Amino acid sequence: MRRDIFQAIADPTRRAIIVLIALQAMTPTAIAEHFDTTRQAVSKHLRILTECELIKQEHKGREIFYQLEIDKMKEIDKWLEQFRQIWETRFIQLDNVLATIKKQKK
Amino acid sequence: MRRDIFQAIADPTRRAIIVLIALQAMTPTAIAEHFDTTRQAVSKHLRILTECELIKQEHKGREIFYQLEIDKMKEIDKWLEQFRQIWETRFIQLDNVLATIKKQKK
DNA sequence: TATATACGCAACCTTTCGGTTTCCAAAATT
DNA sequence: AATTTTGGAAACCGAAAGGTTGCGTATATA
Repeated sequence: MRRDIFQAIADPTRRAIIVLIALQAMTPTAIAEHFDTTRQAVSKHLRILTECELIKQEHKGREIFYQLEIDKMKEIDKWLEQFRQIWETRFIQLDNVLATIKKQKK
Repeated sequence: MRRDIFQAIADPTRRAIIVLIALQAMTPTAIAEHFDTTRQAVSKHLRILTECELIKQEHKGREIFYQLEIDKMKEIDKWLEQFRQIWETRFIQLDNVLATIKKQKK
């Protein structure tokens, strides 16, 4: 099984679910209404998202509300960090190029 | 076929390749030496990464150097943006809670 | 208590994924 | 010119993904 967060967000439906419940918790049935699939298919996606702890459940009677674990999303951000350093460096380099051009114009 | 960047980074080997060539361009053979698979398997990953424009080629004689298209990585960052807003809000809320506690102590 | 609703689980099916092996073409070396 | 090196393409394979249908169970409602 062995889920990881990158595999979880690879599926477009799962990404949409994440966005959907980001602001407020929702039940599987309510979520499924937003997509062109069965409730069971959505349920499967929710299971995968739960397995990698991207979402959590909150039972309320016979309903289960799924809520985004926003902190887990930061792990993606964390991975991006190493590249952010690179693209900022490139930006600085571009900045220097522009500065040089400006200098030459004088 | 229809590749997208999220599917591309879902595979751990592809993520490792991305990190590997982030700082300097490399040939398929050189990349493959870092992994426990065949060159052909790496070649397939490179094809997928190329298809979604995460990397680009630079021919040099009979060698092909693959280089990261750092700008494309920003698309992931862009998607995260909507959540960043949420987790910053939560942080502010937590901040308020802490401030309230501090106040009560006085 | 009988019925309706919410939901997960299991079985099944088709498509995709990631890997291997085999082969071919182009460039470099001898 | 013959050989070696680099690397992509195709055929094939087992495993996993994503979907569906059918079923069982717990809670709510009549």
